[in-house]
Amino acid sequence: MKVTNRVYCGSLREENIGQKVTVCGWVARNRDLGALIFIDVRDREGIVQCVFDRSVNDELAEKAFALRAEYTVRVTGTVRMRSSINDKIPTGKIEIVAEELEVYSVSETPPFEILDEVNVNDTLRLKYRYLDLRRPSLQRTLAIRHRVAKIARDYFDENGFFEIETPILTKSTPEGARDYLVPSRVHPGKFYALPQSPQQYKQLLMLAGYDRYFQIARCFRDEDLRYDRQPEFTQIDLEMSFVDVDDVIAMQEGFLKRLFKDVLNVDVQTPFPRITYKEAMARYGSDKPDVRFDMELVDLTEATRSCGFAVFENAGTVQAINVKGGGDKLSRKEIDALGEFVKSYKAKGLAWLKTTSSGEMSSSFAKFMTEESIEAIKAKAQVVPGDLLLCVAHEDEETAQNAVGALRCHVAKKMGLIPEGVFKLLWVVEFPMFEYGEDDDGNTRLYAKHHPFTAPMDEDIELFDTAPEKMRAKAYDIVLNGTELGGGSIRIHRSDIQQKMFKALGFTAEDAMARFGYLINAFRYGAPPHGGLAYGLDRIVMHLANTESIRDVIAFPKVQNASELMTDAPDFVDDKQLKELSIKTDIEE
RNA sequence: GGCCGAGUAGUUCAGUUGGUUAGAACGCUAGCCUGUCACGCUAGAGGUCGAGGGUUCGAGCCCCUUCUCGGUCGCCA
Repeated sequence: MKVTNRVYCGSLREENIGQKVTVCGWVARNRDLGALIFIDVRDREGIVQCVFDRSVNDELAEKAFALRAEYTVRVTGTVRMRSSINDKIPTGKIEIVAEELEVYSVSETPPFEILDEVNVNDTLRLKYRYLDLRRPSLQRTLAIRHRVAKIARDYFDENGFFEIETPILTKSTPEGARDYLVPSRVHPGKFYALPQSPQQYKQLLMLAGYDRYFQIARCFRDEDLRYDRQPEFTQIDLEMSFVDVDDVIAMQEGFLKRLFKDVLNVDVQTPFPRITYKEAMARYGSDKPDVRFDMELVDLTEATRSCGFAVFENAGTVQAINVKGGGDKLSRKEIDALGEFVKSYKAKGLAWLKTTSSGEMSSSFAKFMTEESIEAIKAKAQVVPGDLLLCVAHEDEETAQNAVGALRCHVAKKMGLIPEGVFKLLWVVEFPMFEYGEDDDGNTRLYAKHHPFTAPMDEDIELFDTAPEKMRAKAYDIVLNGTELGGGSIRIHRSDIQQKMFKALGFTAEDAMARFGYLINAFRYGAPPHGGLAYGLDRIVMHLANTESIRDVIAFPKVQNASELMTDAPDFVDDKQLKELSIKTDIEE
């Protein structure tokens, strides 16, 4: 049997008046006035009011009287103008005069009401995710997610990209995030790894001559979760051959411009500003700066070189922000809390100088200094009465910048300096090739900041042998409002440079072959210059839908300990399954 | 792994210095009501105060342990 003339509840408008329609959905609310019963029916697109009149059809009204929240129903009837308009909802001018009512299924009272405005504990929401997903806000968000994927497919198709799938069962790679492993039944003791990204496969596709590739790719990283990070997430992944940095960037600006226009009807100006990594750290204390507000970092290292305050004088660097008006607005107690805040970013403490419009001044360090030194600091940071100067001294410049950068965002949020509805896109370019890190034995060595296939800037290649730590990469991140939306690089396509790269990372030729042999071999057969980028699809949707958590843009997300509350995954498996996989676990029951 | 926060009715929360029978709102159940739209009115049901232990004449409240969830740092090539 066919349900004829079915329309979406939320799609009905004045122009449908007089039409006989059928809507199918869930009972959102019932308002029983005695002889008159109103039922709001909800589906994916919204709600519509259905009216049952006892004086017209008592039998039908009696059926409506029995309806409860979340019953699944079909209502057939005629659309008419309401006698009193509800201008709060899109369907508020019309209603359906019910002629038929079919109850497909009844519902127990749900554990929470299916309303956007009802605030419910996340644990409960996720346990009953199928009910949570009925909420209009989540339905809207997943609709936006669909739009983003659709626009990506359209745009990259129009620009000659092929969508090509790459394996989910792959080989574990050293460095980078922890892998999720999948045991092999037919190779006892061996494991597949789930991909952290399709990086090597897409490079191989470039070698194979598919010179423009993209994929909406699921990626897996076994690391701790954050509000914007899930263990499995989705990338819009792409790669292009015969390109350099500007080609990739121009292609992305076209995509992002389209995305903002089609989803939000927002015009973003291209080309986006570009800022080098070094400048981003110096001005904003972050490699993903939020430039919706100012409060740039002030380098007080020189101004405090002989100020008399040992903490400043003996530090390698003194970084500060001048919080305009902060001296008037923030109390001593609040400033102390900021001190605790920066300590979590490895700062040893927070030095401060507070002024008020009425001319008072207090400070954690002024008593150690001469009047001239204080004035020099105030001049450098352009402190005027009412301002609050916050300083971090540290032996390492990046650590100080990072702490003050985090403080900058924290204070801006606290003081309401961040404008709503503004989208500031920018490129951060010229990332360092390497960073120092500790290996498993606690020894310091160079690690690739991006990944070991990232090409160095042409003018820095000669530094491989002399000062690799100073090398800059052809790597770029696209940043929106302080979030890294995506990142990529031009890759190394010359084997001599690749070998220098491995050498700098401390890999022997044998190590490199064991780990990346298939890629190194492939590069022997004619490699095109190539590069690409991957977006975090989830993060893009977070911004477009203006949600606070990545969980709100994923249909079935995981919680902080990487479990899924609805299914209780991960879970123990039968001994039989383990035996087939030749696996013995070593845990206390 | 470290640090911070939360856990009381189906839900969101309040609960004073440790003191009578643990409250409110929404939801739920029943009744009344013809223009509601977060309908209204009346009545009612609903609690292992996350769990375990301790202090006390007496614990929702204090102490210890533990579990769960969130945030954050480390981590995330």
